[in-house]
Amino acid sequence: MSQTPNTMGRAPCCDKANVKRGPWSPEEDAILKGYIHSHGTDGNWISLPQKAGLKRCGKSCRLRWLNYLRPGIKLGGFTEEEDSIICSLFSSIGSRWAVIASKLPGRTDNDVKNYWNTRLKKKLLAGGWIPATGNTTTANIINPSPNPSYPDLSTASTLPHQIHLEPNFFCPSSSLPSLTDVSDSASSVAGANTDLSSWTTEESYSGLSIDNLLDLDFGIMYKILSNGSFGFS
DNA sequence: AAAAAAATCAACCGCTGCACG
DNA sequence: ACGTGCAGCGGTTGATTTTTT
Repeated sequence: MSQTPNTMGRAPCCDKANVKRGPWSPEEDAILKGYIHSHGTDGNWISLPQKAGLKRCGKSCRLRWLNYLRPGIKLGGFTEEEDSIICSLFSSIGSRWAVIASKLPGRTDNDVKNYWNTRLKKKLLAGGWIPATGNTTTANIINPSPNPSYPDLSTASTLPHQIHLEPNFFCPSSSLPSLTDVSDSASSVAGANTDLSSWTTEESYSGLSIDNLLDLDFGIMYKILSNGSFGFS
């Protein structure tokens, strides 16, 4: 076969004809683990498989390491607390799985995404928290069916003046971070009230844009969760 | 017990944004 | 300023396992 360099478009990340695909064997896992433990990734996944002696694509190695082999990975079922955090963050930021996973120690974006798509979504559907038809959007999970008074924010360009908090939100707060952490993260959000002692059940976010809302860190989410369910008024 | 259907989840694909020359 | 190569990410696929009929 001739080896004409491909000058049109991006070159493939690896030679697909010469890399193994499909499930990883325990032997491959051991090789990858051993190599990374002794050499690290060197910030270059593309060259890693060759150096480690693996017939795998660099992307595949990266995925395997990040999702299954790296230390601290938490396997097994999700707890009620984790369910709650996923639901609440999804309602706030949508399908940003990497961001959501970063709030769940030991969980990966792939894990959270699979869990949401296969089980949690059904759980919420069954409970009437999201509509049975149409897409699951930030707006319609924030405004679960028992609270029809909240406006549809899916196309909004600015935030309403207040986030209105209600009791009896289904999310428990037992696994959330300390108030010290909350204060630190809240202080990075322009316009946010960082005086935690002054927070009441109705916290004003007047002037914040939708982008600001997406930037709200877990601290403010904590405040919202610890006070009850929320919608917008 | 066997077949079919449904559920699960590991892995791949392709796009995006960033860093760097 | 621009092009290139990369890691990171979300969407999707498909093999495997579990449940139902």
